[in-house]
Amino acid sequence: MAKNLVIVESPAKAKTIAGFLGSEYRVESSYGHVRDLPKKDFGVDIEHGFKPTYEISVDKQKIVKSLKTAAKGSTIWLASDGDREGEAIAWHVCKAIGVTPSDAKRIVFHEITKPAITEAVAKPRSIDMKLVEAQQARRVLDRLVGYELSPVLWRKVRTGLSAGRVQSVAVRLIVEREREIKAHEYSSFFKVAAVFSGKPNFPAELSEKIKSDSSAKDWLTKLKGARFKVGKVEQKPGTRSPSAPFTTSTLQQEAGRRLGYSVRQTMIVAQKLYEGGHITYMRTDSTNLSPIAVEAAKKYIKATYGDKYARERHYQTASRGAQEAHEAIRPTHMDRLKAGMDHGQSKLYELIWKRAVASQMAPALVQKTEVEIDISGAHDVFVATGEVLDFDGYQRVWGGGKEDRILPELKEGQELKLVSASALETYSRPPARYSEPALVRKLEELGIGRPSTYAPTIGTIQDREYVEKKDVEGENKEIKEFTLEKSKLAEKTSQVAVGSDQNKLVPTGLAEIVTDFLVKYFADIVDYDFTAKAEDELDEIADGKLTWERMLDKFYTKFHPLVTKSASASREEVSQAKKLGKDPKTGLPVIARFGRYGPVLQLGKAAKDKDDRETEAPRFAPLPEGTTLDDITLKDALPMFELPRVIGKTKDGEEISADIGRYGPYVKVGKLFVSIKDHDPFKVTEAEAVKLIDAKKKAISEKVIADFGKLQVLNGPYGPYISDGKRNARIPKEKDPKKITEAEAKKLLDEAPARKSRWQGRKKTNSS
DNA sequence: CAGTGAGCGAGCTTCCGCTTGACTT
Repeated sequence: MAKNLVIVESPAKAKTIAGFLGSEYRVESSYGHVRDLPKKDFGVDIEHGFKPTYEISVDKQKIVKSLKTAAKGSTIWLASDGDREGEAIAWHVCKAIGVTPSDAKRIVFHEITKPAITEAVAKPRSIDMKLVEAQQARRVLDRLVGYELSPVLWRKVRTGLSAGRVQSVAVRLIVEREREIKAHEYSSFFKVAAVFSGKPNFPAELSEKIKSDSSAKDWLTKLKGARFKVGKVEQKPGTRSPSAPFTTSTLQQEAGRRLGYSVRQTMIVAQKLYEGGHITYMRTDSTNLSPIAVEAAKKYIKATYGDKYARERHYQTASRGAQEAHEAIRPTHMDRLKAGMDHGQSKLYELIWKRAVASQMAPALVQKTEVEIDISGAHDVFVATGEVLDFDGYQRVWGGGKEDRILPELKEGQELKLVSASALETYSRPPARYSEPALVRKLEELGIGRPSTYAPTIGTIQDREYVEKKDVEGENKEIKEFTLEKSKLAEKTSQVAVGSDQNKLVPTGLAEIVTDFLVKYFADIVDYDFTAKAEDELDEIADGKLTWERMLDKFYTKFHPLVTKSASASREEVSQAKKLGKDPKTGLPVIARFGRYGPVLQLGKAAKDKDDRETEAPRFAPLPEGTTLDDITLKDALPMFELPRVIGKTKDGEEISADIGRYGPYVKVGKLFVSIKDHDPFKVTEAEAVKLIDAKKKAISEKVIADFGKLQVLNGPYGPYISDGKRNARIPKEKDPKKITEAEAKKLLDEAPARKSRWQGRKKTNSS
């Protein structure tokens, strides 16, 4: 048995380190946190100094057991990350495996190299309990917020909902952005552009934007007779510098933009590259590169592109609350241009490699030329710009250098000839909807959430149905374009969609209601600065200037009364019930509100309590197609309560009724439902219904092609198939479904591909 | 994708941060 046990957080790291330390050292991984507050109980004793109860997480029982065995008779070295969570992991590991924390040696290394590790091992310290306490304060705070707020939502809005310090702010950002977009008033202006003759011909734009179509037209008329002369010519050099190497957030942004990856996809692919030993750790907020990496980059750049392309750079980490436990994301070997097992991995690796190498390269040098062109009889000028790349620098690797825009030689006072001109109507743009990476970027900017939680948070707010990732159709607008060519003025109108969007995060009605409720009753919690302020206090705890009990007490004495107060909010208020008017038949009020299952119409009031026998139970109905809670009127709503509607009887005297269900309109006889997609449930006649019902009955009778007891050959909406009740299998085209034997059917079912597991699919449960 | 049509009860749900699991011979 080895005399020393080194415990790190990740198994990939363990493997590497084991190679650097001798046989005296055994290196194992804790796989992150091993203990946590219980999932089911509150786990915090508020009465007694917020004392937390910890238990070994279910998925870590085995790991803890094996660490315990390995620890026997060994010196324990705790080598978790050098941040708040890492310190807490070290402490929790001790507690979990029965080692007195003060007996263990705590080490931290900032890069995984032999010298760095040897140095760390030579200078161990003990666990920093102040830092551990700061982590516990963070953990308890999140539990208090999450487990007191969520149940309020279960009672007021919908069962199973959730709220928390991070997710509720993420949802709020999206809700508020959508409202800004809705409030945006489109205005249009005209961009006037011209092409002048020269070698080569070149474009220029009018310095002023034109507001109305009549003045746009006037302008072109004026240009028709005008003379043009070169005015001020300005030339100045410019530089462009590379960006810092990737952090989790910037990698997600760039992979989203360039490769179209979702945040989750990016992380899965990066994890594989990390496990393969191709890149450094992918969950980081640091832009720092180790001296070894900087050196390797320099060597590679000089050898490949020449000395003048190399430029050593050190980047400051910009994000608030960064903990800098790791390096930036970079290739483990700076001179390895390609890595990865498949196309997806190769593309992401290439991106990481380029960004890291480019970050150590010289800036690109450009020459910018700006030329003003005077118009006779006008105040405004045309402006032509040219740009020539003198030295590509980092763009040699990273790319991104636009093509040169070359202007002909132009001298002040020189006369110019107009080739053509145009005035194109353009609409002002509303604020941009968040894409997944853009939301991550915003959260990071606000210091909310950590690199390891960005992807899961985005998943959670979608799972809870607060947010949908989707395409949004824009508004159709008419645009005018005037052109002047060969002295002929022409006018054209066309349609364009403005404000359309693809793959963006859009809030649901549920998100709006929950956000409005939280903002009204828990303004401080969903405040964009809440986390930043909490972080300041956590730092004070780590510095020994504040105790964690005191911090939590201060927070809770303010927070808990808000929870109590929110109980008085009525469901109707929270669900933003809208009174539409009174039903003329019954005199009962008709309201539209957000119900447990989405938007709903309600006729009559809910009983005050369970024993209230005076009040008749209210009736519910869905909103008619095409209406929303915002625009529904009493007139639209009333017919919905006419359903279900009795429309007649079958030959056997059974009643036929029509209604609208989850999947559209249907007619019903006894227990048989028949979809009536093309008919209006308010108008469908008895004769039409009977016809549809007979057709459905016939289809059902023809459904079973062959019956082998357990196995059946059935006729489905997508053609014949085999089913055993659980699994289904399609039948090959060349086979006659009527002639299939039981053995053949069984074989086909066994060979049927397993249900397609969708790569992007998330589990509805919170297991990931 | 294999075909659906709730709303009661009881008992359940939930947070944020670390990390990667996997049934056997």
